[in-house]
Amino acid sequence: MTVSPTVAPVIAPDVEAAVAALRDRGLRVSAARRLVLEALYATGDPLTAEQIADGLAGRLPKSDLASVYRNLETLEEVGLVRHVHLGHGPGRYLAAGAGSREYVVCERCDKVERIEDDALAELRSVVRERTGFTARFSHFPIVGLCPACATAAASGLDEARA
Amino acid sequence: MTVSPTVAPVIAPDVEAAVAALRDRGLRVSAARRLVLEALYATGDPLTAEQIADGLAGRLPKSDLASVYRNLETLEEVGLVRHVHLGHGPGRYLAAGAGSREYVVCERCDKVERIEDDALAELRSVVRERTGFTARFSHFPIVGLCPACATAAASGLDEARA
DNA sequence: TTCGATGCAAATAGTTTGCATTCTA
DNA sequence: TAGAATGCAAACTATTTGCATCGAA
Repeated sequence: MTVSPTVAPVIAPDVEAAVAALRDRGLRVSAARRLVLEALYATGDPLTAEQIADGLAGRLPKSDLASVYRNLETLEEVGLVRHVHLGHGPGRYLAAGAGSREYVVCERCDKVERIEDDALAELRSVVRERTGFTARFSHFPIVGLCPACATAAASGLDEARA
Repeated sequence: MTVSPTVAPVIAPDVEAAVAALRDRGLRVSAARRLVLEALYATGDPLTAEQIADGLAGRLPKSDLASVYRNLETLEEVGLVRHVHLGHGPGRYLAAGAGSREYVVCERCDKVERIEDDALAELRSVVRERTGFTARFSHFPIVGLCPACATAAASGLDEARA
């Protein structure tokens, strides 16, 4: 499977709810596992495994990178976590079930913006009508040019290649 | 830059035209470089660097993987080649300027389908209206469920998790 | 007290880089 | 024949795995 299928998201508003969901499923709640959840719930931004292992630059205790990856995998199987690829580089993880968080990113300036729910709904309906697919937009962002970079590109300020 | 910006595609209908475009820019045409172009023009499907280095499973001479990567980079800078990420795993390269080749992929069965030009145009206009971004859809596919997998998912044949 | 989870180290996949050599223009 | 491109090896980034030990239930 080249794109890991999205599992039904488990709605857990905070770390304690997420922990409860784990116990429900007979999974253990170790310090390392809880730390991954705490990192993810501490910020709205998608985090790399390394940021989590580093304890968010000192805000939380550090943990082992391999364990972080293993925990992210487990949490993703459960539906508490999902990951996105916003570009090249490491994948980024976020708490699932915290509302939609789908992105557009600018390929020139790397600006990342969330797509509003109603815009998403309209895009989904166009994709369904025209391709038959039920689009998720949840693993990869829509890539393009932000308004500023599009303007710059149009006025030829770009491509200043020799 | 997390997503390499798309360079204006150079339209080259065949290997000879591509080779001419290279000479135009003062770039040399070595055997290895020509081989990369031949592999890309030999098929409509996006190829991995490894498939190219392997000579398309024997159809072409083999070449060095590092050189393939270097040539793909050069060709991409020129605008003769671009690459996509259809999921996890290696990037896939294709001749640019051979018409649009943007994809929807099914996250359950990995089916890959091209998006029609008019569907693409409609999606772009929705993205522009709703987000202000000029979407390219050319680096990552739209991920979702194909009709068959969507039906399966809806009838609960999926998620047969214990 | 058991077996799931950890932490370290080593392996793997994909891609990039250094450098002496080769070959195109 | 200059210097761009090659081919091999080594480095690097992101991620996964093996295994002895630890600790949550």
